[in-house]
Amino acid sequence: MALYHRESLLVADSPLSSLIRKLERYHALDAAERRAIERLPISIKNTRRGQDIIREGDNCDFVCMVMEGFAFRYSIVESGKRQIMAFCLPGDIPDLQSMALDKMDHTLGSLRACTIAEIPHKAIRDLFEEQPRLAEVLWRETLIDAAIFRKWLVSVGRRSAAGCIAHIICEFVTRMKAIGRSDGVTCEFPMTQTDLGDAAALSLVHVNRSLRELREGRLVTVFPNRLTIHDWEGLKRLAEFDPSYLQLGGE
Amino acid sequence: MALYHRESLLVADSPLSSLIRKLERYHALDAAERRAIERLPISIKNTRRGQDIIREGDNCDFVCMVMEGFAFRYSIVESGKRQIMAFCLPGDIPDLQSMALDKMDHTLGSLRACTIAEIPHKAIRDLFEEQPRLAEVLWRETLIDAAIFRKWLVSVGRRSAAGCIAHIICEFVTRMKAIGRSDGVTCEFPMTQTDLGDAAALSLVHVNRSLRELREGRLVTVFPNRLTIHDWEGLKRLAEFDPSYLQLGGE
DNA sequence: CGACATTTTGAGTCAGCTCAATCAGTGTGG
DNA sequence: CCACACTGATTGAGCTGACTCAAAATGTCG
Repeated sequence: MALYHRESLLVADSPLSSLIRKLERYHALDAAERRAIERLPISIKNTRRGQDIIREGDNCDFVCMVMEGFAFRYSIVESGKRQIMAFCLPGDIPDLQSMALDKMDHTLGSLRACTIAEIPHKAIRDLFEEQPRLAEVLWRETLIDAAIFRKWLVSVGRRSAAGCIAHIICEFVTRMKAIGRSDGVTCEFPMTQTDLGDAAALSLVHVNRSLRELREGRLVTVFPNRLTIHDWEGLKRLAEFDPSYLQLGGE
Repeated sequence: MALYHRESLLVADSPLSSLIRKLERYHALDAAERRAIERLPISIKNTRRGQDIIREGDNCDFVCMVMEGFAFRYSIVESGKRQIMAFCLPGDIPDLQSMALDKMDHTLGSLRACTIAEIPHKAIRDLFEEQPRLAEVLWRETLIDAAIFRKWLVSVGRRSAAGCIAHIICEFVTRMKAIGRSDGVTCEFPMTQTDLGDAAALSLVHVNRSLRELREGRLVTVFPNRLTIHDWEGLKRLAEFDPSYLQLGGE
């Protein structure tokens, strides 16, 4: 701890700092709003890779925020095949919808060991009453999630295997950059090829071949656990990636 | 008009009646809430089949409600292939997200001739301020939309051609029943086989063969413009359809 | 009735699948 | 420090569900 620069310490101090940073990307929070978030009662839970955080059919009275690590949304169909619908990064609240909907229609799993903050629905409801502006900002995040689902649907349905994988990679790097975990060229990559296949609705073998294609085309290299982009424009072109749906501003 | 029963007339009187009926499914509206909706300033627009209502990239200052007819969300990728992401039924507001997001990430088209009510963003914002409960109910609809996108992603990615088409049919009939336009056995079916293919990410030829399979299996018959279910349980089983994500209650 | 949209069927092709091995990296107990 | 177990990546080979091309049949509407 003592090794850290003072500014990092300030940020790291609050368990919900990644949430605050994320919300501030859209709208600077005032002191009262920030304090209201910091005062949220949370209970911290750690999960291991592969462990489910919330299951399809569950009906919780709290929401989960990913503090550290990576989670993902998925369903398994009767044939045993798994479809991954989204990756969740630090600062994300993947089940905010549970505030309004009956029960989970999909499962939330851990892609890597995660630190999860559980926040009671009631506390969120009180927060929204006290700071209506925060309700707006948080609901907006669920709309961005929906836009991401739509883009995935287009990718899975209508793009080539390599194009679909490229789109997933483009989106991931862009989101990682937005939370300060990538310089846009290289970043941590928490998914195995099996995970990537279940996200792109492809078999493991075909993912492997498509990744080789991307590597040999000098577009991107996916080492286990790390990803390096050689040709961002080429990758974007192949993926037909337009980041505006992520609502990150700029670009 | 004179042919209609008085009750139908009452319902048909307000242009936003299909919206009111939809919202009441979840939460009975009081007189003030209903009046606030009825007072919304709207401008009515008619579209023909195939005509776009809002285009990808557009940035409007109003939202569209489908009063009559059927709309659909879609994108076209560079190869020329089209992916349909959702069908919109009377009472739906498919672009409510435009209140919070920058620009459309997909296009809204007319599946059949539509009557669209355009409602200014400002009027909706005022409505939300005056009747915060309505904001909650409307935002909830966007969460249901997101659940629908997730189910489609699973279908397109991981189900067989027949299973995916069956899921689309199950969902459509269930939603039609909820707005009083199906008895659960038969209903109007506004999509061509080409449309169905672009929704399920299948070719026209393969859709045709899969529909024959469904017909020969005595599950469902899709006439042009009309659909008849022979074996609801069998169809549900093939589609692995569980309607709870539509949040219609009951069942 | 003619023009056009939609459905149906046949036939050959291919992107992506499954099965089956092999190889590499990592962690663990002795 | 090494043998073993395990997870994940890579490659080969043959298969198949879904595709494309092509044409005919049917339905719809001015």
